[in-house]
This record gives sequence, C-alpha cells and structure tokens, in this order.
Amino acid sequence: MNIGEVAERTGLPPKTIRYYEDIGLVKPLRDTNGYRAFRESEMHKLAFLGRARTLGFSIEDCRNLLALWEDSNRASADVRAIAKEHLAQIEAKIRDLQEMRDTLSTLVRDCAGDDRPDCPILKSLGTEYASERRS
Amino acid sequence: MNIGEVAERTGLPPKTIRYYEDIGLVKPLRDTNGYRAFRESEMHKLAFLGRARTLGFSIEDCRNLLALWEDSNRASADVRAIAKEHLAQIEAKIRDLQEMRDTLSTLVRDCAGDDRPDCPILKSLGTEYASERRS
DNA sequence: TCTTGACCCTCCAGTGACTGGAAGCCCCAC
DNA sequence: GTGGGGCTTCCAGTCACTGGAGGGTCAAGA
Repeated sequence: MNIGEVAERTGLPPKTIRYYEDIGLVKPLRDTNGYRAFRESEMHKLAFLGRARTLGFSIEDCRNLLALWEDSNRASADVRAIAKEHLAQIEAKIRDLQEMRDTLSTLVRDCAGDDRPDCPILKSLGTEYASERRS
Repeated sequence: MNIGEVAERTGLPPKTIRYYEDIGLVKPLRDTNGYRAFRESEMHKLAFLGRARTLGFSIEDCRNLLALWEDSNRASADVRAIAKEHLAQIEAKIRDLQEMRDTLSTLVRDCAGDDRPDCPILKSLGTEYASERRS
C-alpha cells in the first residue's frame, strides 16, 4: 500500500504520515523504488493514532497508548491512567476557555459597536483589575 | 523603569517583554548602558497586552486592539468585531473539547482500570467508528 | 578597592505537531 | 516521448514564547 492510499483510508495527510515515521511511530517497509510500502498492520496503527489525536492525546500519549495496544500483557489501569490524566487536562482547559468566554461575552454584549470610540472592551483591557497587584 | 520592575508590575516575564519589543508591540527607550528604559505609557501598553493575552487574543489581535486603543478616532464597531470573532473561536474550541471530554469520560468510566489487559479505551481507539469511511 | 550577586544585554535553539514548498525521481497512459 | 500525478528528501515556517550560553553593569558590603 502506497502512502496515498493509506492517507485516504486513515484520513491522515501524507505529510503527517511521513512525520509519524520520522518520529518513530510507524516503520513502513520500502519498495525497491524507495516508496513506502505499508502493511495492513501499519495502516491500523495509523488509524489508531488518528483517532487518539482526535481525542486530543499528545503524541507522547499516543506513543504510550500504541505500545499498550500492542502489548497483550498490558494492565488496563495503565491505559486508564493516561486517559484520566488527559481528561483532567481537557476539563481544565474547558474551564479556562469558559472563563474567557464569560468575560468576553459580557464585554461584547456591552459594546455598542458603532462608529463612536467609546468602548467597554478597550476600557476593560486598559484598566487594572481589582484582582491584580495584590498578593 | 527597568525591565525587572515592569515585569513585576505587569506580571509579564522579562523574556516576554523583550519578545514584545522584538515584534514591535512596544518601543522602550534605552539608557546609556543599553538597559531598556520604560515610560509609564509603555508599561500600560504591556499591561494591556497581558490582559488581552489572558483573554486569549492572538498577538495579531493584540496588535490591532492596541492600535485601536491608541486611536481616539476609532469606531467601537472595529473593536467589537475583533472580540466577537475571537469569542466565536473560543466557543468552537469549547465545543470541540466538550466532545472530547464526553467521549473520554465514557471510556474512562467503562474501563476497569485493573491488571487485566481488556480495555474499552484501546478497543475504541482500535476500532473504526461508524462515522468513518463514509461520505 | 575589590568582590559578590543581582540585574541586564544579545543571540541561538527548542517547543508541538505539523504544513508548505522546492527540487527532483518514478510510473503509467496516450 | 511526453504529460501528469504520485512519490522522495530536505528545509523553513507556524505560534508565542522559553531556556540557556556568554558576557556587560550596578550597588552594597568587607
């Protein structure tokens, strides 16, 4: 299987697949012409990686998850620990973004958005918050 | 005002302040010894930038917001447009993350997390979703 | 006066996970 | 044999910093 077909079947761009080889996530064979020759198993690994990345796992997490996937003696606790940690990070990120959203949506709501210069958004950005300069 | 004091008063690391000068966001004067000499106005700009970055605005957005802040003839509509666009991106990101969180938390919940290899997380990552390979 | 330590300077490289582009083979159909 | 698409490698760029090396400057204390 050439890289193009793998790309189509996994949904990953060829560039990304080459990159994953570069960093040692997959090790395709080579045809005599130098083209990468993917076996089914490599393709499945790439599909696995694509799905793990979709769930936001880092490349290093992916590397570890892939190793566990290939290890029939794994403990599901190890997998779960990685996922749980990642989940916690996602939840933290969501909270950060929600805070930004809440602040921003208030500011946007209160801004007239006309041709006058008066603007609560700039006013807020230009003003020290009460929470600053403490501690 | 030396960079250290500005760092303390704005909460931005010195490295970041130097970087902001590099990319033209601030233009501090220089003492004869080569040290950066910040005026109050520069410090306020940096504080503004710090708050805009806290709200997740990109550096380019910050550059534009700063220009509007300094422009007494601005139209608040221009500020609002930037903020609204950014808000939309944040909301999209939140939705993405919530989807990840929902999938992940289900998988984590269903995983025994013991010393056996059986694991719904890996199973899910290793399996084509029904939504894949369509269209 | 000398030393120490905190501060400041510049420049370069690295981060994560790709992505774009240049330059150049390879293969197949016409 | 020619054209076009696919494949190769390698280099540079993205974003917003961050770390570190190597070295100058300043003020307080011995």
